[in-house]
Amino acid sequence: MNTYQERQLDALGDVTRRLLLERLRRGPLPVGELARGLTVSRPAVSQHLRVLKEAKLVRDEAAGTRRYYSLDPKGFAALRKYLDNFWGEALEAFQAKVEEK
Amino acid sequence: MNTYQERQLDALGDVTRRLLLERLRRGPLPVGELARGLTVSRPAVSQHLRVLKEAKLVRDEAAGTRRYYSLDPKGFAALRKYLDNFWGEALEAFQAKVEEK
DNA sequence: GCTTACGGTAAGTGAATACTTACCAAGAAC
DNA sequence: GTTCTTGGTAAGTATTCACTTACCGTAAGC
Repeated sequence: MNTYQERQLDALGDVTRRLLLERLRRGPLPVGELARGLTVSRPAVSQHLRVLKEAKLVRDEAAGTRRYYSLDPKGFAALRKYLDNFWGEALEAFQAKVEEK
Repeated sequence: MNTYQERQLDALGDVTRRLLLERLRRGPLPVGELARGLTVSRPAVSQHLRVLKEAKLVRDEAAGTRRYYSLDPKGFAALRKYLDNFWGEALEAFQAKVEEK
């Protein structure tokens, strides 16, 4: 399998991006709010958001001069499915083997 | 939350490491087998395995001069729980909001 | 119209990290 | 014992990638 789930895992492999996702759990936020109080600059945040967007982990919506970002449920669902598949196929059978010895 | 799940996500953010995990789905393998046919050298594989081990995604077991690596069901379960928590709390409520408008 | 706020993009820099080669230790085979 | 296999580690290099500053476009407020 070589779909965009690979991209999602790459996207999740960065602390700042994970922090952004955490902040978005409460609801949509404009970029300025997202960058507020962070140690990195706003452009850096924009770049992270692009990565997250390409990975379908967030979506964006323009509202005037602001741009609201929010979690993308579809993308997350796809990732979850991917991981569940991984676990389902390999790990349960595996766990069994481990415990039987 | 700032446990080793962070490490796990960092560990998953690399193509080669994901490939190693894929290979381990079929069962335990020694390092040589894991590195076999890969574009990177065997020491590189060893280093990746260390990262995966520190993230509790794999375990190792010595068998003579060989060392067998296998998926770590416990670590994967913890990660799954972490992600399910993330999704459970945020996304379902979120999905609802999205669909209602 | 002018100005201010918001945010994306480009170009360059710096730091993290994946990689190589060389080396060494431990066990198996003889 | 010697030799061969297996694999971890060290040191250095290279590449990726996160970051900054500077700039530009667009929409809102006046």
